[in-house]
Amino acid sequence: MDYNFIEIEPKWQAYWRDNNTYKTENKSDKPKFYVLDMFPYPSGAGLHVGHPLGYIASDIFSRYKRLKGYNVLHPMGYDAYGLPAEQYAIQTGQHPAVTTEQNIARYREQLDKIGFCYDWDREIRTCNPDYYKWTQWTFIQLFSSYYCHQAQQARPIAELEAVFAKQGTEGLNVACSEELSFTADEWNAWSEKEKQQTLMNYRLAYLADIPVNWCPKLGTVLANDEVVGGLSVRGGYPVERKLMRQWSLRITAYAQRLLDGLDSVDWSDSLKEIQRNWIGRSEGASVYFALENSEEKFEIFTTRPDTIFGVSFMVLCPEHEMIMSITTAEQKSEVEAYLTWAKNRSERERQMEVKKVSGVFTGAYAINPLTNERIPIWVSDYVLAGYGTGAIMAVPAHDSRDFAFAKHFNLPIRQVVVPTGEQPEDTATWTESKDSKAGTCINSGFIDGMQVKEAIGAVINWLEEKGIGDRKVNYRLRDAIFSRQRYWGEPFPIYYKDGMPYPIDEALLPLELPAIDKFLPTETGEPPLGHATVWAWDEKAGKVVETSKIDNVTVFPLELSTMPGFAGSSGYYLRYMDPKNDKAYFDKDVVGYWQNVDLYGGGAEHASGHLIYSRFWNKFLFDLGLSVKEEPFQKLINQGMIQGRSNFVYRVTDIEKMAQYHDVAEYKDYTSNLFVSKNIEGREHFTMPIHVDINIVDNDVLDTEKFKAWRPEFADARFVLEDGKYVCGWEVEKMSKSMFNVQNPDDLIEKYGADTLRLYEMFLGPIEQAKPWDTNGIEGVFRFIRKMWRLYHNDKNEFVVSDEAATKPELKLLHQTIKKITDDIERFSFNTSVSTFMICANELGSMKCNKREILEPLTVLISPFAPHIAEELWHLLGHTDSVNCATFPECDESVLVEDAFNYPVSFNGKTRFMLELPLTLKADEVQAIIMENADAQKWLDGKTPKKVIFVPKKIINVVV
RNA sequence: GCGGAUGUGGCGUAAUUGGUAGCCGCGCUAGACUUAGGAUCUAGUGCCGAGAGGCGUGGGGGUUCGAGUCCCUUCAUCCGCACCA
Repeated sequence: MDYNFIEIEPKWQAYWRDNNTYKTENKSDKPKFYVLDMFPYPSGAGLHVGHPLGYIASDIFSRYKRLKGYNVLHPMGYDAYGLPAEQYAIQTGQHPAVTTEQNIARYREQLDKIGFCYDWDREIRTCNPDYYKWTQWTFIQLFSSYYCHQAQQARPIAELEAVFAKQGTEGLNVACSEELSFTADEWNAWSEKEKQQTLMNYRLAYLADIPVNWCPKLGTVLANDEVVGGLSVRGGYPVERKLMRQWSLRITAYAQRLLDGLDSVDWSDSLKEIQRNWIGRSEGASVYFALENSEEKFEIFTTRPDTIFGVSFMVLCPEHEMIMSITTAEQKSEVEAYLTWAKNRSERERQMEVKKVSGVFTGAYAINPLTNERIPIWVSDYVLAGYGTGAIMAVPAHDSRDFAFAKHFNLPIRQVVVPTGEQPEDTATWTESKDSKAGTCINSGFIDGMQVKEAIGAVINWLEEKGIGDRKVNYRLRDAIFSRQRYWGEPFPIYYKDGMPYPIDEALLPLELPAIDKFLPTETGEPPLGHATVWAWDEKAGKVVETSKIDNVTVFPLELSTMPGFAGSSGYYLRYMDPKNDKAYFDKDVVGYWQNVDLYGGGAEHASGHLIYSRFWNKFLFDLGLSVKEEPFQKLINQGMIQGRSNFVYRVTDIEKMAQYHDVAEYKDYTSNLFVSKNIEGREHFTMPIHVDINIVDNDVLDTEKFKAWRPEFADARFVLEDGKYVCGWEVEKMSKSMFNVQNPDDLIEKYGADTLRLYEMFLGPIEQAKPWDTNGIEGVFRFIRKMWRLYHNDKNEFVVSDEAATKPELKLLHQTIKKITDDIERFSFNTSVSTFMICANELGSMKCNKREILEPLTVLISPFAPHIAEELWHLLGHTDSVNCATFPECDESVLVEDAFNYPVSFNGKTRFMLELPLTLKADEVQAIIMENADAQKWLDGKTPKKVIFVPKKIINVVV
């Protein structure tokens, strides 16, 4: 073989490794550029072709930036904590650390074969103590901080204690779980435990009884983004709502900053929109409704205070704490029955039956503060406990859910807004509510005649004046539940004294995960860490000791939960900057140099998980003065998912029916193992499709011999061919083992080499688009690579490059290519880059150009895409240093422009040349001018243009 | 229901960002060289039509000298959220 990638690729991979080619220094005169991939969870299945897609793109960009003179940070590591390793441990007893280690080794091997330019000296693993030390450290900082709305930043909790001691909660404007009110005297009189309990209300990492997504099958709680449709994302097990004492992060304190920050980052609109929806800011008012015959009030949140004159009932969520105290004696049993029913309804059922209306009347009435009307108070589970105050004012005329409820229970519906362009109507005839926000108020006292927008302001002002309501912003974002009842995660650096949590001394971190031999929950239902025998904290000695020594005087129990997956992945990008620092998370000067990630690549599925948590984590570290940028990831590229492309063979199931279409005499005895090609007439009537391994199919053509060998039951298979081939059917499905459509990169590298794989993955289509994997075009890319090789070699595969000066057309081609490739890389259009290279190679081939002046820059140009072959050619050209040390060629525009003026340029089979003309001309006028223009006529060589297309960029396209 | 995207040959895609629609690749057709070809090279390949020519970017309408690109409308597919008051 002429182009011997089998030899070339390992050779240069070793060279790069031995010469530390990709080592990055933290000090440089060059401008910095930080390119990061979302680090993978090392699963047992290894990499498939979908993983490297994004990695290849970011690798190309890193190499490009390096050639452009930047100091590029491009690290890689492993998100090593996770459920699968633990599930595997439960089944096999194999320690997750062992499995994880093996999987990482396999990942590394696969990654190395693709030829990435990672600086592996900076590798981090979230499960390494010297890494999770800083995860734990950050947790302690969160625990020791509160969020001050005034300063709009996190502050040390000690400051808050000082405030309490001096003035209690007077004038306090801080993030909290619930609004408390106490005086300095009260605070000062409290015991240590009472103070700690109070502080818990303000800490950014806090312990609270909260309704959580509990997955009994997995034995752990899950974050909202780990649950879809009432089922766990991992495993698809049912999830139920349960009240549990859990660690949470007060991410809600940062809701506004998380929202505002989106304006300053360079992410796709759709991704920003997903995050905006997830944060879910809505502006409105909180209004206090008084209870009839009672001093008590309750608070509701509404975005439509303008509709307050249309309130015809109130609804509380079933979890609302006031329900039992307001329910009348007559209604008591009915309400209790409803609450029991609602409680036992699974989260999944509730979500499935959203349309089903249910509820119960409490017997109690509230007073509408604007109309003084009596309003019945109901309970229903269409009101959610977790949003607003868990209570609403229902305006059935203008809210579809309230409307459905009112119709079902026959409650009054009063129109108070007339949508623009409509007339008031009798609500009895309505089949749906009018939710529109544009219209005029009616039946609404002092806001009659106002437009909705104006009325909202007027009502809020009125409420604020009377002290019965406020302008309020609500967010849908919930605090992040941070406890997992698992073993394979970061242990909390927390011990319990007198029932209250205390962090261990920072200086004693890391608190290492203890060894256990059983990975299931304990008999008493405690998390797996309950099995650990050495898992107690000796406060005096400052170390972990046997649980048997717990005396609650100097030795205390340690936290048994571990942290969730997103703990380790929330701040890892910062640690890459200074991964070996054991004095600090990262050095101040180093973060001052690297700042934040310039280009971050990964899947869009992390939109409402990792990418929110990370931003929160970074903002918190920013408040501490550690990270220097508010936003961690400046530009984000989401590579599309690669789906599987399954192949099918068609097994004959009904030979009788087949006989209606074909002569089957010769197959009579092969009814069980007869396969017909896809386009055989009538096929769908007498066959059944069977998944076939895509590795024995090429361009949808089945290798029948390999098929016979594939499985013993097909050994005697016979085939009905079309045009001498067996053509398989195909379908796009999820990439999965059971569908035999998993393509791992190793097989392709073996067959075509890493450079071809890299180019082909880019060639497949736009990087952000989801697309099915198929290898139908890989031959073309392979052909191109060999064509490239042959530009530098003669028929005998001898390296022959000429030192002759390049001709004008050759230079023009080179600079066109440089310009196009530079543009393509800058806008991440790598598929078109590959096409551009192909055109260049084709044209150089047909010009028989093997000039150094052209080939040398071309070698550098292609090196980000196909680094191995580029390195080989670079050395063949006589260089002794790496192609990675070269400079990316600049486009000499003058070569292009000058040519266009002086020559007709042939492009895509058409001639074009430049001529300055006014913009307003029509095509036939242009033609007339051309016919009179001496320069133009020179190039037309006496011929009349067949067709002239005028492009107002000084270029005239002429079809001769 | 709300929000976001995407619709171009047999297939993956491209289009200098409002200016030649279909670049490049796959596949297909023919030819050359070959003992052979799943190697290589050459030519052809949107559709209809023998041809001149006509039609063509999911459908309909609009703006414009000019629309795949901008606007309105409609259909289809995909993704995200989903009782968020």
